[in-house]
Amino acid sequence: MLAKKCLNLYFNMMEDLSPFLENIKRKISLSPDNTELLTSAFRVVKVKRKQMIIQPGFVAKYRIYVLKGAFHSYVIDDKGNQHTIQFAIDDWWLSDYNSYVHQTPATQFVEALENSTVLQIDYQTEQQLKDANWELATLFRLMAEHSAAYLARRIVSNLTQSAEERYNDFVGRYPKVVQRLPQYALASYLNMTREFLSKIRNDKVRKK
Amino acid sequence: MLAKKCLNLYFNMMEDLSPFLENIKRKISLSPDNTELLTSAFRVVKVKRKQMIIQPGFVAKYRIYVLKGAFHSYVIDDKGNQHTIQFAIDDWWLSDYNSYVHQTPATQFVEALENSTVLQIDYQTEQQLKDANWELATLFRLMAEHSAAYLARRIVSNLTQSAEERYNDFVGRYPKVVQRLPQYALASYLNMTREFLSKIRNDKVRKK
DNA sequence: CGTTTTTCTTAAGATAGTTCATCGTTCTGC
DNA sequence: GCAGAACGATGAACTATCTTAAGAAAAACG
Repeated sequence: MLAKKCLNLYFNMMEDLSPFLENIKRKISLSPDNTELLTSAFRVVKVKRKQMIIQPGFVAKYRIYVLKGAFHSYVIDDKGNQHTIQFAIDDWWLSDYNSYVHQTPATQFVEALENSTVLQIDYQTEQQLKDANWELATLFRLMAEHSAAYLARRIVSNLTQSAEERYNDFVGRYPKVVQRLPQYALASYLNMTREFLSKIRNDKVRKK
Repeated sequence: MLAKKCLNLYFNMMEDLSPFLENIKRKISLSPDNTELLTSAFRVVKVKRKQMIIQPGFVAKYRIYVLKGAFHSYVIDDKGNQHTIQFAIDDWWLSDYNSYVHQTPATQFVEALENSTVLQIDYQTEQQLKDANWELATLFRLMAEHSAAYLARRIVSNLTQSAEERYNDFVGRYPKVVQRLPQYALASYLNMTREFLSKIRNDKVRKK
């Protein structure tokens, strides 16, 4: 266990973890010891473009933080259509939450859209941290609460906005993300076809 | 503080809390002391049909557990259309999560569909419990994780299923809920008009 | 109860969004 | 730097779902 911890530290030293630490600090202020404990529970992993890190049928073993890169998670429906469920670029968290939280087989693919570097923590390690340490348990609780609030906002947006409004909203909110995503992934995230998204974008240009 | 606690106990004794305790037990096994601590943090409240317990513009002060009754939460969009975001009948939890978690003004109405009895805990009391008590903090973390997983499943369903599939799915999953809801609320929850839901139901009958 | 209000059904016309098929463009891996 | 694959744009035909409107049924409430 100590050996593993040291090994992780060694690997983690190769990467700049400051964005990760900043991200955590925005949620909770950890003691130096706990920061250290948390950091050494994660492993740096390099992922090649198009590589899957979660696949349907397998239990999602990791919670993932993207240090650098881009991912999307998607499902394939009965008719073979791909539907993007989540994105994540630098500084975002990602998993198949339903699978990870309940440790049941995943229904989503999680695929790298670029060559990426991530931090991952496995389920059991996370449980141990939460069982052993108050501050870290609080951190993970805050993350879950924020996720739930975020997902609730997304449901509202899906229920109340038209395709064009959803697109404008997304562009306004995450302009940097839009530029790094393939349009087909964004279209399906926004619950429309790629063709229709293309039309929306084009109508906008013409209006100007 | 002690007085308030005794008062709550007194009120709570008037109601059968066993479904609530069962609901908690399914998530985590609490010590008798903590069960007692948790229970006395909630207040029993009676709510009349059509009464609002959360309204846009006001911060959602309470997390709510429905002992008996039915609620829906909804937003009103720019065109004046009502969109149901959540339901809750006996034994379900409910709030405007985004407002409650971040303590920002709500965007949702939460309205009783029947005369109901609920348990409510206010934000500050919940924070105190979580700060003071490991087991209770864990309980609230599990609740948040389960909410997030549930919301994620709902997003997937909205992205991948047709109106008719969403309806069939819901009926299969929550047959008891369907019977207690007005159709207009269910329709907007499933992201369709009441007229279209009516058509779907009717087409089904004819096919038989 | 009977009346008033709310909810549900039906149907025709309208539209947002899809499907399909094609073509030009841009990546990507070697 | 090239060949092949992946991606994006476009237009025409199509369809799932919405809108509007009006009557029927059901529920609420004095």
